[in-house]
Amino acid sequence: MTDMSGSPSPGTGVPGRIGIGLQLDAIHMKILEVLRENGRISVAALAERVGISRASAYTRFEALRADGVIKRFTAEVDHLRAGLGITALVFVTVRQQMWKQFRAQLAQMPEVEYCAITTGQHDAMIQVRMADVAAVHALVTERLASIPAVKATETVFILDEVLRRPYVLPSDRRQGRPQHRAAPAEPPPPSGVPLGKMRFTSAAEGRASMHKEP
Amino acid sequence: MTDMSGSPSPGTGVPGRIGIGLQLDAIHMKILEVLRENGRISVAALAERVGISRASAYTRFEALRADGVIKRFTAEVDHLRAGLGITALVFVTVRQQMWKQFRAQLAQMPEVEYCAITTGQHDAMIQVRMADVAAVHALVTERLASIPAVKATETVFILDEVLRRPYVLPSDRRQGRPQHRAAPAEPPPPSGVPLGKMRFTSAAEGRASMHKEP
DNA sequence: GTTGAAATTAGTACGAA
DNA sequence: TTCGTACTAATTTCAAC
Repeated sequence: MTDMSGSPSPGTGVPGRIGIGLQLDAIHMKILEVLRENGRISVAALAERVGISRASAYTRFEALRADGVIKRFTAEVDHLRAGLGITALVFVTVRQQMWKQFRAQLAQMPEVEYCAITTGQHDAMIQVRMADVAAVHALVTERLASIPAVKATETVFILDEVLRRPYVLPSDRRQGRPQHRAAPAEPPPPSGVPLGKMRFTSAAEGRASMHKEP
Repeated sequence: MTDMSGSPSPGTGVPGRIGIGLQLDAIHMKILEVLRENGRISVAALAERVGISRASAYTRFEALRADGVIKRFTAEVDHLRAGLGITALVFVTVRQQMWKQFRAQLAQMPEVEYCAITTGQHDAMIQVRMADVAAVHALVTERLASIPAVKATETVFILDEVLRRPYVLPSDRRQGRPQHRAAPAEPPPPSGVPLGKMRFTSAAEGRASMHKEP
């Protein structure tokens, strides 16, 4: 299993220095940018693209790996060609105090590609890849529903995956449309946070009501 | 942008032979399995782990790449350490006949890591990574809401990412709990499909119809 | 953090089974 | 096709600056 359990830790608004890891500078970010596009690039080529020496590239590369900033390298596969053409999202309501069991069961389900615990109407969202719609149905009704920790599910199908980026970096902010934080010295808003029009339903809020925005 | 537009194509229930690509055998799958765990493994080591010669490994590796089964290699990064500690899901209702515009706008938003068009209550789900909650709020209210194609949004936060697998393979099915399709010859149910208790709300519901952009 | 040379390894191109 | 081998090119390591 790929346990990503870690502190959800609210953003500090201080990119580049989080927790007790190593401090990421602009060159580290540049390395990550290159590695996201091409995870198999040689360190020598990486050094050239980033503008540092080979040795430095090795040092930084290894540091990023050892520090856990880079968790792993992987190949992105075309699910359809690999035989799993159907993708679905299953929103799950989990019985209180049964999270541990829920997690344990998920680890036993290899067809689950992603699982996140969320706020809002449901407690968790899982993404599954299957060969056909019937298989999704079987998974949800037979395997998920049989987990005691699962109180209810709601399934939607993915009709098309418009885009998937390997991961997002803070530096991405500078691309695309002008951002309201283009100036380098503008202080980030306090983390008290305005929730404005956002529908931020607490996960605990006994999912009695769900109102969609007009 | 990373356009993944491709036929959503309902599952045919015929793993290993989809579309006009190359036919994937057990060794191909094994290669994919290794590459998913370690995208930077050398072809020589790959050959050894899979049990074929180095030359064959090169041939198959190249074929998988050229055929598009392997779309790309990438590094998996710890978002928190990279400075983006907050992840949110934004469910979007899109105005009819404005899908093209919606897609175009998304391409301009680098902080969007994933976007899928779904059935159900909403039309699309996007996943974003930001430094803090305020940034998510700004993104949703200022940038998403200003897109004409966006009719409504609903945001939930991800409290914890329980698991993420690089991708799922049909062979994963054999692991974990016993599957109702363990026998090799059991014919898959017809693709007409039982939808049983599943909450399969049509995407068209309440919205006339949805036409996907080619 | 950089350079440069040595040792190792990767990638390619054959012929043979 | 796949395998084995040899040849060439590139990469990684390690040294000194």
